[in-house]
Amino acid sequence: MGLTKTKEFNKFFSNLVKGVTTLKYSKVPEATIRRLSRYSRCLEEMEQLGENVVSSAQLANRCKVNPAQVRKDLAYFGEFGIRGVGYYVKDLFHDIRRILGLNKEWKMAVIGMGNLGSALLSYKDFLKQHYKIVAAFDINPPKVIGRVSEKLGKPVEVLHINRIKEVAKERKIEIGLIATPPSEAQSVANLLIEAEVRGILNFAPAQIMVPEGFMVKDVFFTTILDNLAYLLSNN
Amino acid sequence: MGLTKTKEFNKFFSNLVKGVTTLKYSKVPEATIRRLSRYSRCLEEMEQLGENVVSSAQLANRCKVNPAQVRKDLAYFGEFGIRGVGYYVKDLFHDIRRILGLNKEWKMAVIGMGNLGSALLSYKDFLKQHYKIVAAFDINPPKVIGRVSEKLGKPVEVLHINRIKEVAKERKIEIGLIATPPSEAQSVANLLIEAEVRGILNFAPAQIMVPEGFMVKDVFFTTILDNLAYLLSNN
DNA sequence: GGATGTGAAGTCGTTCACAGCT
DNA sequence: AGCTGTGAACGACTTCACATCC
Repeated sequence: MGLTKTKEFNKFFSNLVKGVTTLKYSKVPEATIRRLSRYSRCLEEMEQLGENVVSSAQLANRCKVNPAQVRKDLAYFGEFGIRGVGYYVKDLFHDIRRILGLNKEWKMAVIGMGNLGSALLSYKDFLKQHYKIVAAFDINPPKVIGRVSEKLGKPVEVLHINRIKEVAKERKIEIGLIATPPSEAQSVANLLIEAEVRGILNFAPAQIMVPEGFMVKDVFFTTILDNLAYLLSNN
Repeated sequence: MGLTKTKEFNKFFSNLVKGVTTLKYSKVPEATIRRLSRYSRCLEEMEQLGENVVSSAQLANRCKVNPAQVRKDLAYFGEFGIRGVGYYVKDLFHDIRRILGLNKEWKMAVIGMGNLGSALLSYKDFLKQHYKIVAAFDINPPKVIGRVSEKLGKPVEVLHINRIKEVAKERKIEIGLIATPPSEAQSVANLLIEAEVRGILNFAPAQIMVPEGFMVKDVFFTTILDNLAYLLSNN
């Protein structure tokens, strides 16, 4: 299958090209990527506090993980520290951002302008994270025409979903946020696939099927709530 | 620690009392709980389609997991199938709901009435999931007084956060949804802890500390987006 | 016959412990 | 002396394979 191809490719060519983010080992656990995200948030805070150097123990303590875990996570991608010293906060922060693919601005579209979609449109946190919503779609734009995102006073007009393909090309959209009712999720996904929008963040509690090369991540509140309910019931 | 006590209790008394959710083995992986949630969603759909019996292979196929995984997941909690036949859809659905602690209605409060908080207040999906938002709080309620949830026409008045403790007791709130800016997350959590609200679903990208016995689950959009960005950059 | 339930095997991720730098 | 980087040990979760039961 396709995965194997990628795995071997990475293994073989790893560390050949310097200065480009490459894998030192073949497969990176998803948990590692999640933790990198966490490290980067901590490092950003430390940088703002004026801290210069941090040890794996300090960072681990800050992020509630094992110090060896921090070092292992980073080891997937190269060597970033100085033995006997630690890591330079600023450098490590930027290295992790680069590893995560955040050394660019990701252009996103929201599809579905219900309460959730509207909330996403003006979600402040995207601003500093190098994500930007550059388009909004709904099946019934008239009812919401005039609704704008509040960020930076720059309005985002709501367009009809049949314009996804055209607009995605035009605005170089790479990620679609599906905030429709579950019944519409797959057909919206199909439109995104057709428009070659490779990344999908799916808020609709429905399983979405995509071809090889496309990526879906689900954000299901109720699944997480179920988890919480289980823990509360059994502890 | 507290966990061990519970673990041994469950092990010892498992399957003694029929009809009550008990653990057959001591520790259940979190991944199992997440999958149970998924199974339950699939089973609900199957039930609505009039399907009577389902095999682990069918359910696994539907949920994109391994058939043995389905059986193992269920095995943590008892025996639910009939050899040579499969599982009764309706029974299994209800058994899983019971395992997850969803055989009751969980009363929730939203704290923080920005865009996200407002969206949560009218998030339709909670309705059929036995979760109910029964209160909404903000640090500045006047600005939003009159805003109501749209569900069932039943308005939810927005109250000042200093009333959390009082209202939580009164309305038997067990879960708090933190939808404030990250800087306020911990202090809001402290109020919830004081009010003995044991479950927290945290949408603010900040680490929240709680004492033993309290549960926090994070919903960080940007972490999941970071994950997506990484995948898109490396595949 | 056929699907469950489950010990055993396998795989994957985490933690340990220490060699190797600075 | 101190902290990183990493092979090896460990532990946890997943998958296999088959005995068990309807």
